[in-house]
Order: sequence, then C-alpha cells, then structure tokens
Amino acid sequence: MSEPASRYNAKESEAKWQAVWADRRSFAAGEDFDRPKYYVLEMFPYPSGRIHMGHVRNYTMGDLVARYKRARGFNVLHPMGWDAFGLPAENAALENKVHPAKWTYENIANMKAQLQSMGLSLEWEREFATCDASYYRHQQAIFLDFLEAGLAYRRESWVNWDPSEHTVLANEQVIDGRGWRSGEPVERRKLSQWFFRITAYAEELLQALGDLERWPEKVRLMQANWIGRSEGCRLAFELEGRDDQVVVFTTRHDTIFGASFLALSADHPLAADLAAKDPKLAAFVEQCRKTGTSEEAMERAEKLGYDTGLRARHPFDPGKTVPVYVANFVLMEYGTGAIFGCPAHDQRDLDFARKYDLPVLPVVVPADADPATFEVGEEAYVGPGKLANSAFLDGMTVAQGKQEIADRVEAEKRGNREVNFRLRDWGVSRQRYWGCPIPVVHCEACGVVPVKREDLPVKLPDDVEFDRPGNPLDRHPTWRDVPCPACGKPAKRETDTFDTFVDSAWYFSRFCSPRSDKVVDRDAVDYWMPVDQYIGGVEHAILHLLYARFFTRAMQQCGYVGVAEPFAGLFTQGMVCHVTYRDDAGNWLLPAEVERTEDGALVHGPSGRRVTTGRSEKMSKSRKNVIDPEDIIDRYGADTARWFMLSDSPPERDLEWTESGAEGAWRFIQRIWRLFAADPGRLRPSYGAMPAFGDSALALRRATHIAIQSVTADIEGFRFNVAVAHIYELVNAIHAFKPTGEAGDQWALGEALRVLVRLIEPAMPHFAEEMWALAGNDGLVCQQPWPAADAALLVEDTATIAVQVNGKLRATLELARDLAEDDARAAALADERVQRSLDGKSVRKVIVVPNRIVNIVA
RNA sequence: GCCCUCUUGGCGGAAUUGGUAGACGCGCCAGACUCAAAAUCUGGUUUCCUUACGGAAGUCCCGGUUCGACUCCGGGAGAGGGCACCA
Repeated sequence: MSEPASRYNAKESEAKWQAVWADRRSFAAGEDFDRPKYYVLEMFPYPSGRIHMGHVRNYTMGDLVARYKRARGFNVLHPMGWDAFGLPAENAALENKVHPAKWTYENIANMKAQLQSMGLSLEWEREFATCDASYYRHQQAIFLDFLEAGLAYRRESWVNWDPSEHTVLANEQVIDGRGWRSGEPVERRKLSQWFFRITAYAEELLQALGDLERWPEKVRLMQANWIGRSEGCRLAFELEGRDDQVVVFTTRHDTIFGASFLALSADHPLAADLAAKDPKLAAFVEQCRKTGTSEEAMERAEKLGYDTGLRARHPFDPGKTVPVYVANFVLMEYGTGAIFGCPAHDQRDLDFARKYDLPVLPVVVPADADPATFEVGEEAYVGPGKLANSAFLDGMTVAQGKQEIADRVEAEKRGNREVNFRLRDWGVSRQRYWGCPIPVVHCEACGVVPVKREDLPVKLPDDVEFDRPGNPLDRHPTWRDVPCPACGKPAKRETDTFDTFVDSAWYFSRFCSPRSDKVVDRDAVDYWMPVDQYIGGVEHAILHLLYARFFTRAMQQCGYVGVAEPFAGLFTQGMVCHVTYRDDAGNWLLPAEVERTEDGALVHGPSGRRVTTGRSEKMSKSRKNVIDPEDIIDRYGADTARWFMLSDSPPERDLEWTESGAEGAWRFIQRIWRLFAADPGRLRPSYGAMPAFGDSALALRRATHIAIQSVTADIEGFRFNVAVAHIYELVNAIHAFKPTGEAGDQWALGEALRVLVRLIEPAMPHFAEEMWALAGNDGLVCQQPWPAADAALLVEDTATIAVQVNGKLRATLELARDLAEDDARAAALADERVQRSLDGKSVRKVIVVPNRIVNIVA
C-alpha cells in the first residue's frame, strides 16, 4: 500500500470521472415519458473560440440545478448546443482568410473541450449548431409555415445602409451617423425586408407576463415597457379647403380643447402629397430623413416643424381651426403618423409651441389652483385635475373627459378608441452570408415564391469569396440561379439570410428531439416543454426572451408545440467582474501581468512600471481585466472554479473574481479531503441497527440534518451562496466533532460524511465522486438520491431566548422548547441581569414570543 | 425625462420575512507546529469607552408606525440598470 497522497489531485481525478460519466452515459435523459421531467437549460453560447468566466458561472449554476433535480428523482433534460451563425465568423473570414464554417466549427471543437473540462452533466448526444443544415432546414420549414399563416411578410422599410460595405447595419452598429467599421456616413434606404408579425401577439405577450411567476419581476417589467401598450383614441380632423382628413392618435383626448396645432410625420402621405407642390416642404422632408439614424442622434436633434399653411377644423369647436405642421419628431410607424399638439399638457408640444409661437391654453387645472389664473410656464402640466376651458367637459376629471370624448367620437363616427403598442414587427432580413438562407425565390412573372418543402434545405454555398465587403451570396456565380418553383422559368434566390435571433428563438424546442426528421417530435416536445429552468444573462431580457416567447406562440399556432410559453422559470445571473489595472502610461494590463513587490506595491511584471488599480468592472477584453477559465482549471481544477462561482455573491448579483477567493475554494476542497484521507473507511455505509448516541454524536447528527434542510431550501430558492455557507458550517461541525468513545460516534460521523459528499456533488462533482469512491462505496454519487432531513433532529429540546428590556438585549436564556408563556416570563424576570437593568422600575407589560424573545416594557 | 433596483464591518455577503444584526467566506492580528518558510491547527476580529466586569452607539441620511424596524410607511442622498421624440 502506497502512502496516501498529501493533497487531492484535482487534475487526475477530474479527467477520470469525466471519462466514467461519458462512458456510462450518466446524464442522458430517460426515454420514459411517464416519469416527472425537469428541463434545465442555460442560454447556449456563441462559438467565439474560448469560454469566458461568464460561461463558467452560467453553466455552473445550470449544472447545479440539473444535478440536484436528478438527485430528487426527476428525469432531467440538460442539453448543450451552439448559436453558431453571426457576423464575427464573417469578420474573421475577411481578416484571416478563413472560411466562416471552418472558423466556427473549429471554435466549437475548442469550446466543447473546455466545457467538457468543467465536468458539466450535459447530454452531449443532443448537441447541434444552428449553422448545421440539419438544424436550419427546419427553421426554413417553420418560415414557410409562418408565411402561410400570415406571420411572415415582406415590405419596404427604412434601413441603415453602409455604402462602402454594401450592407445594412443594425442601429447599434451606427455610431454618430457613421458605420462602426467603415466610418462612412450611413444612408437611410428603403429596402424590401422580411418581417415576423410579432405585433399580432402584442396583447397576449403582455398579458401572459402576469402568469410567469418564476420570472424575475425586472425582466417582466422590461418586456412590458418594451411592448408599450397605450390606450387612446383615433380622431379625425377635417381640413379647410380640402376633402380629406387628418387622423391622429392620442392618449390625451381629454385635452382636445387645448389643441393648438396638428403635426404630421415627414413620411406621412399628406406630407408627400403637399411636398410635391411645395419645394420648401420637399426640402424639409428630405432634411428630416437625413437627420440621425441612431436613437441618440434623434434625441439630440432639435424639434423642427414646417407650417404647411393648411388649417384643420377643431372637431368639437366649430369656430376654431389649428395650423397643420410637418414635424421631424413625429414617427410614421406609431399610431397614425399624425398628432394633435396640446402644449399646456405635453412637454414636447410645449417646446414646439414656444418655438413657433403657438397658443398655450391650459385645460386641466390642478385641484389646488384657481382655474381663472392657472397658467403653464416652462413646464407642461401633466398631473391630475379638473377640466376647464373645455365647453361640455368643464369640471370633469381627466378620466371622465377621456370617456366623454371617446363616446362622442365613436357616436359621431369621427374615430374610435384604439390600443396602440410600441412593439414593432420583427425585421429578420440580414444582408449577410453566414446565416440561415430565407427559402424564397424571386420570379419576374410570379413574384416572391416560397421554395418547395421537398427542396429544403436551401443550403449555403461553400465556395464564396470574402475579398470584398458586402454579401458574397449576391456575387456568387451560380447559387442565385434557380428555376421558379411556380412557373419553372429562370428566377433568383433570395440572398438575405435570417437574423441570428431567429436561430435562438426555437432551439430549446429542437433539443427535445434533436435528430428528428421533422421540425420537432410532438411527443417529445409535449413531454419536455416548457423549459422548467432557463438561466442566462439579463442582457437578453428583452430581445431574445421576447422573440422566443413570440416564436413559441407562433409554433403553437402552426401545430408544432402544445405550449405558448417556452420558459416556465427564468433566472438571470449577474456578471463576473474583476478589478482593472493600468500602468503610468494609461495602458490596460492583464491581471496576469501584474505583480506585487515586497513592499506591497503593484508593478507591471515585465517592465517594473507602477500600476494603479481601478474599480471592479465586468470582465472585458478592452479593459483586459480577464481571467481565462482554462488557466484556473489547469491550476486548481474545475471543482475549485465551480465552487468559487457559487460562493460569496448571490447568483443574480455581480461576482468579483479574486485570486484569494479562488485559493479559498481550493483550500476548502483540501480541508474536506483531509477528513476522508485520514480514514476512508469512515464513510462506508452502515446498515446495522442504529446505536445509542452520546451528546457529541447527537450534536453532529443535528448539524448534519440541519445542513440537509438548509442546503435543500437554499438550492430550491437559488441562494447558492447561502447553500455554500451552510456546507461550510457542516464541515466545521465535522472538524469540531470530538468522539467520546460511545457506540454512536462512528455511525454519526459516517452519516455526516456521506451527507456532505451528497450535498457537495452538484457543485463539485468530480471531487464528490472521488471521495465517494475513496470511502469504498459502490456506484456513482451523482446517482445517489438526495438525502432527507429527519424532522426529529431539526428541533432541539431547548431554545435560546433573548430577553429585552425596553427593546434592548439584556440577557439570553436557555429554556425548554415551547415553554409556557408564563414560565418564560417568570424566568426572564428572575434573571439577575434583567433585574439589574430594570433597576427597580415597575414592569408595565411583557411580550413573549415563544422560543424567540421576551421583551419587558418598564 | 420616464420606469426599476440597490445601499449592512477592512471586503463579498447572511439575517427563518417585524423578534439576539454581522452566519459563512476573504483579509487581518495573535498563538501552536517548524532551524525557517509554506501548508496546517487553535483563538480573536463592527465601532467607541473600560486593565477587566461591563456599558454606549451602530444596517446611507432625516422623520414616522410598533413592546420591538436592516425589514413596514413618508421625505431625501448616492450608486447601478432599462426605456427614451411612442403622441
């Protein structure tokens, strides 16, 4: 027998157990659809090439949940895949002359090896990448269904066009009106684009948020704001000297008598009509289109208007007319593209009115103001009050006024109540190569014709050139040329590809039957969906999570899935942060480059220059405050990295990576290891009759069962940092255990150690397996059931009661549990320290909270 | 501008949801072991006064409710996040 090693060898152990799990397919989901299921999913990664600490944190949490739920007897689905289409692959192709497919699949191979080194309990057999034709062919099929269902359509829309790259840019890619890469001024162009009709579900998507009880309130709120429902009224104004009308949308129809102008969007048909005969207006419209494409630029832009000279008749005040402007701040895409302005009660209208010298008539007067003298100065009044200067509305509240106007408008057929949403249809066309081809063909005779289903997938061609910017599909010599599916004459393929958010909007459904010839196997999705626990970064709170919700509803409508909501539970984890370092010259430094000198100063290792420490920020390449997970795993092993990820910070908050914290996690593993290495046999299960326990053994048993109870509750409640603390307490109790030589000692210690191994397995799976085996147990600890706490051991027969005098703690008493109130009161009053602080004062009242506190009011 | 969240020792954080504030970890201090260092073990560690016993203050600030407030209410400050010409 060789000497036991003096330390736990993580590297050897981790490789060994990973091989065992893979060999035994320990984490494959069961095919038995009668068992209770649990679907755990972490947001799948983009294959950038290497995993980062954010991934480590995300997948550690998901793995903890998956392993815990398995132990609780659930049939667990825990798959992994790759969100593999996207721009970085094309940029790499441009810069490094490597094909996007090669670049992507090599990155996947690297990252897969890294994820596997973490020991995640994933079912790799279900792996796919969204760039696999075997995945995106089904996405193309879904698109054809959406097309038939009217959920996908094509229309002209304004886009940001980079003239030097020949491509459309997302709003985020336009910086100060210039392309982020080219630096060229961006043009607004009108292009035919594909859209998904997410607005058809606006109301549902909003209403259903209320039922997503296991979603963070914050995310639900953000989605609600994004959908942006507002109840208002559509209302027609007649134009003087013309037959047509201007229809406006408003949510403040109660303020109609304060109207002092109408404003049209520059893209409004009437504006175009007028501009045809008015060159100055035409110039103004042109100017509006040019100004800023980014949100920020639009916000800074001055509010400008052009008086068309037209006048509109007030719908309820026959004598009154108001001027009609074209204004740069009115959006064609929202409401009707026209508004009425009531300057007294809307800040933007007020600014506009002051600029163009239009009347400001208050029509809502706050309760404490005098209607005769109330005036609006620099700030519009948007609060509650009574209507005034408003004919038949005078004296009504805002709500009554709205109701009255809406009733009259509908009765007189001048308009109607209307609900509007901020949410827009989802534009999914991208002028890119590395994405899922949109399966349609453009035929001169037949127009836009869907590709026949039997001809799917429309595969990306491999032989493409990346020598120039723009979409290589456009210049491919042959790929575009196909016969029209309808008439058979020569036609052209669509060269746009889908937004990559489409790929990630349904992958969780595909995981249920990833090798199916169909889009999904209905049996499988009916069993597995919805995802019981989805985990990812809060940065996806709106786009990805909203698209996925829309997609699932749309797929339900098309008969693919039986659920409307994809994610029953959502958890958004915080970021991983690290302090930043800069040298004298202001260069960012990697933590690995920074050394501590003997006198404690920080210097740049190679140069010896002084280093200043900046505040902790999200790890980012630009700030260089990154720690490579691979380095940590090499040095300490995956279990240490995983343990640290769960310690200290609550999962939803940001976590600061520190070297000392990582070392602490490493030390903790060694500390447990010493418990076992001393005498591995102690862990061996004892099935004999339960012996009698001495006080010491009983105390250890209590600590063990309290740990089971607390850790279980902590995991269920996503308080992983608290679970970690409770495990520390158990280890401390085991270390402090002093055998008294009684029969129960070994039994209690064996129980404590077995429970400990079971409790740490979801967090430190390799180490737990190693300890389990070291102690001579059969099987794998990851297949052992979760322990149950013995209720009898959770309550002690005494309780520590705090005694307060006038709310201040004066003594603590060890009293029998559930002692009668009178006895507790008597015991408290009898205490010497209590008497001393009472100092002869008479007791007025005594409050007794059983097993907790006695408060004496004197 | 609108909406939301957070604020507790030197640091990360805990507190059974109104009942002993500071669990647990990091760091630090002291001691043991060692020729020494590392590792490990033991003890201490909110602040102030006191040699001690003990006492006082204390959860961003001000005020309130309560026998009792980190927790509930009102007002304010600071930090962070989301949306932002949405009529």
